[in-house]
Amino acid sequence: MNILISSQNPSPLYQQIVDQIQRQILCGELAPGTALPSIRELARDLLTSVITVKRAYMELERSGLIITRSGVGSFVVDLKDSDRKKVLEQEGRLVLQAAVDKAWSMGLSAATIRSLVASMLSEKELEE
Amino acid sequence: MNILISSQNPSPLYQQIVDQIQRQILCGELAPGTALPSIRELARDLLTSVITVKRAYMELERSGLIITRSGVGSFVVDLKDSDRKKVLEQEGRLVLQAAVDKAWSMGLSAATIRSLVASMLSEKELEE
Amino acid sequence: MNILISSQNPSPLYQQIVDQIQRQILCGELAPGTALPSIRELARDLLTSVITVKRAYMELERSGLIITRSGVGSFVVDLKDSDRKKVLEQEGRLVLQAAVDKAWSMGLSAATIRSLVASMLSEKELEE
Amino acid sequence: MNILISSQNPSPLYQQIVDQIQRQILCGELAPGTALPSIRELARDLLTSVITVKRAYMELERSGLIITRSGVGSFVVDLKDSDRKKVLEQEGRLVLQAAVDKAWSMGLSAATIRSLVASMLSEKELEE
DNA sequence: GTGGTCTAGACCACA
DNA sequence: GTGGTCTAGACCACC
Repeated sequence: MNILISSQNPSPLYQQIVDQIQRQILCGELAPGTALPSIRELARDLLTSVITVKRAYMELERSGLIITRSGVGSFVVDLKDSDRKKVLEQEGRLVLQAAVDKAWSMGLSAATIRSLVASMLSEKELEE
Repeated sequence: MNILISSQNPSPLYQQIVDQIQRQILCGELAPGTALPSIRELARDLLTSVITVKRAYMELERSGLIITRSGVGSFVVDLKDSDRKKVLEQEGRLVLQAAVDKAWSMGLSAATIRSLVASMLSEKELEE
Repeated sequence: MNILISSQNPSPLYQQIVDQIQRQILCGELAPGTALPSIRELARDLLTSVITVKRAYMELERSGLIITRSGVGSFVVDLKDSDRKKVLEQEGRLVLQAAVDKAWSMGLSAATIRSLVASMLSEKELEE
Repeated sequence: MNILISSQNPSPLYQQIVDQIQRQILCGELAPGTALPSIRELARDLLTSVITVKRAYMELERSGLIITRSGVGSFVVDLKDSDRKKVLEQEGRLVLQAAVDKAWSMGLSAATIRSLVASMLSEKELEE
């Protein structure tokens, strides 16, 4: 599990865990059926409490990405590729919509927003 | 002061006030030198507490958009148009960068992000 | 708040709280807009921990029956009567379906099930 | 032994085994005196652990449906037909009573419960 | 005052 | 070993 959390990060620890596991599932890095580490194990690795990890797993289960079986462990759910792509796009849309709404309400023009985003994306592509 | 706040909105009340006053200053709706309503007056109008408005004004002062003279009141600072535009773009950049970073880290491609943003902007332009 | 919990009851404490508040909302005993007691207050009343009550409120929020505003409190959501009735029937259906399925799979005939349920209901109606 | 267990099923594995064997005994599918498969054999068939099956047999013995003779095996006890029917109805009553109690406490009317159960039973009878 | 998050322990049921 | 629940504290942001 390549997961990094930091209490410096403004978002709660459990949310950081959720975000990273969700990304790995939606990207296919975590294949369907894969067993996640037990909550105790992950808590130890991340130097955090069992409850924090449990809460993260609860959120992932609620959003239907993993399934937890009492006394057995947690497993990545079997999602169709098309579903994975749909969820991914939906999540991305939420994130971007909030930002575009805010920028727009601040009075930035569509052209400005477009060009700002374009330049950010060029940088991302160069980094790769 | 055309300000609307709602406790339904996930962002804190004081932040909603900050955002709206900042927008009005950066857009030029609030001209340099304009006196803002007193803390008590605005609190009454918004049906909120004095503390909440005070905190909003403090934030605006900290970011250099208003200046408060004790016993006199708060006033919009004198910004050059070029500065106003710069601040505006800087604020917008922050908002958008965070969202693009997040969408990118979730694994969305640059093309997908570009097209999602483009479609959101088209909607905005149609609404107008 | 007329709520009673007991650690004797096999279902978890937080679930008992959820069940009782849900019932009161769906029956209309708790009118839309009503403020629920704060988590600390209810925890004190029920001689349980803050976290247990919080978890109950979280579940109620997730199922859309209450809304929680940080620093303010939790409130009963405004549901149309028709919606209330629908949710109530849906919840009831779930409970009953599970039992009927089980009784049926045990080999009880439809007639037996019907008569058992009928006699239970007669008793309930007499009690009233 | 026609037994199917699944860790997807919310009820514990041992309970699923108990339920199915009990049903077969009470329906007469498993005649009095019949030898049950050995714990090890059944565990192998069900791809589960010996402990799980052992616990299931213990429960069945506790409720008086089977008898285990060390070193020999487990056998279906000799129940009169009238007793079988009584036990069956008693078990069914327990299951149904719990559900009716819950539905009633949620505020469903007797009429609603009656009609919900009736419609479920009609469906069951059609399926046959 | 409110809720949101987190910790470091504990006990239980299940496999 | 696993997860599920619970406790009794703590700190923080917000109102």
